[in-house]
Amino acid sequence: MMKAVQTYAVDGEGRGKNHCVCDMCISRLSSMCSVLKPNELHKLNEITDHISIDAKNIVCEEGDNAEFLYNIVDGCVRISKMLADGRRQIIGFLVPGDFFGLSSSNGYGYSAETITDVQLCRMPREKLFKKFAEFPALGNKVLDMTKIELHGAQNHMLLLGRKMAKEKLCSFILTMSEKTGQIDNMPEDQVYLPMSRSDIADYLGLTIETVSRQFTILVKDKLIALEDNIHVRILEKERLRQISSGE
Amino acid sequence: MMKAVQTYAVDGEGRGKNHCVCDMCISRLSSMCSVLKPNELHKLNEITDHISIDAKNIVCEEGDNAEFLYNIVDGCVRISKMLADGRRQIIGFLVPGDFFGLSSSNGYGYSAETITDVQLCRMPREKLFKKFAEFPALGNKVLDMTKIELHGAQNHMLLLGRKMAKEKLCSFILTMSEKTGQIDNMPEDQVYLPMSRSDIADYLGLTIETVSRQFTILVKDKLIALEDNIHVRILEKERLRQISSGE
DNA sequence: CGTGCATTTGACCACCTTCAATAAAGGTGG
DNA sequence: CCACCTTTATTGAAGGTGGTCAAATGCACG
Repeated sequence: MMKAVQTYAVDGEGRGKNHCVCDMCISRLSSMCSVLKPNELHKLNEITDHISIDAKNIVCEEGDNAEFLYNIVDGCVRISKMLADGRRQIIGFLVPGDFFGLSSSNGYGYSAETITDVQLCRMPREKLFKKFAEFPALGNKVLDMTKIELHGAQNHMLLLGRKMAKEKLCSFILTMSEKTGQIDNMPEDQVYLPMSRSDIADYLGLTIETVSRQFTILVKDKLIALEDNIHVRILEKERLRQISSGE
Repeated sequence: MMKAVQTYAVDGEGRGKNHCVCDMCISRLSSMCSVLKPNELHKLNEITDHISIDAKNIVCEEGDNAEFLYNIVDGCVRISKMLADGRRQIIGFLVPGDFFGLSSSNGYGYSAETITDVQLCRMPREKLFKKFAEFPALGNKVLDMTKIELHGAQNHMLLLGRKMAKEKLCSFILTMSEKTGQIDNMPEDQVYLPMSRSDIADYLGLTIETVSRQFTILVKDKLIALEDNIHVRILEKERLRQISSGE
């Protein structure tokens, strides 16, 4: 699979010292950068590459030397782990404001692939960590975001270990509803699912057939409506919530 | 369920300023305290209560106001989440050096219960976070430990979503083997499992019957031997590893 | 319009669960 | 110390949820 990396904006050098590409960033307020003052942001930008990658490309692979940390500016990324025989578990769908690449060892703990075209900020891990001393708020923010990610992982363990297929899909639709609500200004009952049925299955610990069947059931029960395979309309939100939480 | 809380050592006050209970702590080097110098450690101890709790008691419940963070000094704690109808997912077994109580919101994200008798250090969350400014290494250490916890959670998502019962149990035995290896000086092939079959089942996303059956199969295949229900001897470590990773 | 891929639908099957009975372990009180 | 009871673990039989295999449908793209 080929990787299309290209700069979509040059670094701060050679531009007026009071402006940089970050000032206009659409994910600025939802990312770790939100805690930085403008001049601090410019300093962080000095160690940052801004890259674009086409849909369906590998950004990094499990085990690779974890050189970079990535902020998602635009688009959707999946992170996943695999067993030796190819079974895959998607451990997260990431949207603008999210980051990935934090590792507890020298290698990445998961692979990251683009689902849509994406724009990323890429910063060398070591250099970023050194900035924590200079900007303590940044380190605290990364800790906060990691805590939120851990919390999400724990909820997902509950889903994978104890929920039925129907409950899993209802949970998923509601989770994605919150995520897309954050990025776009779409009506609240409208959910955007850029990932394939195969991705959803590997996220929920199911097969594509089971995911497809459960979608059909939810539609027949008039809890949701499918505009197409990528756009879902929520018809009975409260009922979805009840099913997803085992009530 | 009653909670037995009692102080097993008094605070630093009223003792020689160059000594405190932490100096002798058996989990000192494996906990977040490991990054603190002796005098820093004494300052952290000023905001810390040292408590003992008997086996099978609740320490905190999901949704409770997350006032405290707990370090485990001795014993084993399980943390878990529940669905409305009582289905339970254990999201971790914690041993000395581990901490719990970090929350991404005001309430705890999970319940914590003691499996064995335990000794805990309890510190007010707010006061601890203020120490991060004074001791940056402490904040960095908490981030490091949270990263490790997240990494473990991601591995467990792979287990819950994609592994078969046999693979789950092999993974579990190996994971517990590493954990008990860290705390005790037992022979490497000896694994200590203080939790019940019910706990193991709720950790692996199975039923107690399936866990029991898989234990029986592993014994018949001579991959492990059961001394009693709590002590397991690993006979074929490499084979266990292969099974657990889907080879 | 045909090719290729993703998704849906159907039939059958297997792993794990559920239900039930038995066995073993642990705790309590006489 | 042992009888009694409760709890926990094991084992067996039956059943169901979701998986596997296969075919059909839909959709994008050249």
